[in-house]
Amino acid sequence: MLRSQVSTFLEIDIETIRYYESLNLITKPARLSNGYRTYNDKNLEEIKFIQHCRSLGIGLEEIKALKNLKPASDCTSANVIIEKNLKLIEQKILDLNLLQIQLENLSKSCSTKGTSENCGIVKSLVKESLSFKKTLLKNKAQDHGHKNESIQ
Amino acid sequence: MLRSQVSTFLEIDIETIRYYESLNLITKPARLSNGYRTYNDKNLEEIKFIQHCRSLGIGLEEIKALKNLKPASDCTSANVIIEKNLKLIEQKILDLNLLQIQLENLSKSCSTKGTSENCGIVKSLVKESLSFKKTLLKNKAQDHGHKNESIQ
DNA sequence: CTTGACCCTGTAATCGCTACAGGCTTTAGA
DNA sequence: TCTAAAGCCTGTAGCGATTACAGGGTCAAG
Repeated sequence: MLRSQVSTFLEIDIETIRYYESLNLITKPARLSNGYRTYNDKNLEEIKFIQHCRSLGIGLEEIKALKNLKPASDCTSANVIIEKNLKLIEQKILDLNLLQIQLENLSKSCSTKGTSENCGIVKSLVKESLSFKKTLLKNKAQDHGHKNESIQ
Repeated sequence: MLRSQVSTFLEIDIETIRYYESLNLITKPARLSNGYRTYNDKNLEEIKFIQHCRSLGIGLEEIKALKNLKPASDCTSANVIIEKNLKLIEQKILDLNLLQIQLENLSKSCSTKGTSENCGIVKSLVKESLSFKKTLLKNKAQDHGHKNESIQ
């Protein structure tokens, strides 16, 4: 299978495949005499594995760790990774629920028909942050070591 | 107020303030004779406004748009921005709820005591993605124009 | 024999920061 | 008075996970 076929088959961007290869997340595919990559079943499985993990929000370095688990070793590290991602997701859900409420309130505060001078949205945004927003910001600040896992 | 004072007072990283200035999100603070920036009340309000919007998950370009709304103009664009972010958040919550369920299932599938050969986590991860994970990936793919707003 | 579709490599852009290098200024203490 | 530390300045690079683009080679169809 050539790159574009893999891309279509697995619904993955062509460049992403090359990116994974550059990080040694997949074994290097064989090359045809003209230099074109050919992906075999093993390559495809590896890419699918990454897709699966990514769809669970697991980071690429952690995916590499999971992939490199020796079959006979104990699986504590797999547990650690899953638990860590679970906690992150739980926190994100809590944060997003707060954001949702706030944005809904903002949305309600405008009838769409006035000038922005009278607009509840603009007024509210200009007002000082409420206390629980500071809490949110602090949560984000604690996230320093995990830059890829902010609320955004 | 000098940079470090603003940083402490508003609980914002020192460099972030300069970053916002570089994007013209705040008016350029006055300079002392030695070149040091001094932040006045207006500067502080602008930074607070950005913090507030950021805490709601609004992107910097959108914050700029909100900031530039003329007082007398109508506030349709403010509404559009809020509604857009609300929809994004609602979708993210749905996605994260799915991820949570999946990771919980994964977590349950391992007793922590076996080898990774027998580990339910590793086994499940290697298995092919289920259909609703593909749905998730598609949602992400549709996010192309909003790279800062992926699930991560 | 040219056009277009595909492949290759390397590198820059994205977003919202954060960090660092290399240099100036100011303040406090020895 | 000297010096060290803290704070400021600028410009630039790094993060993570892609995506895009420039500049080139290869291949099949018309």
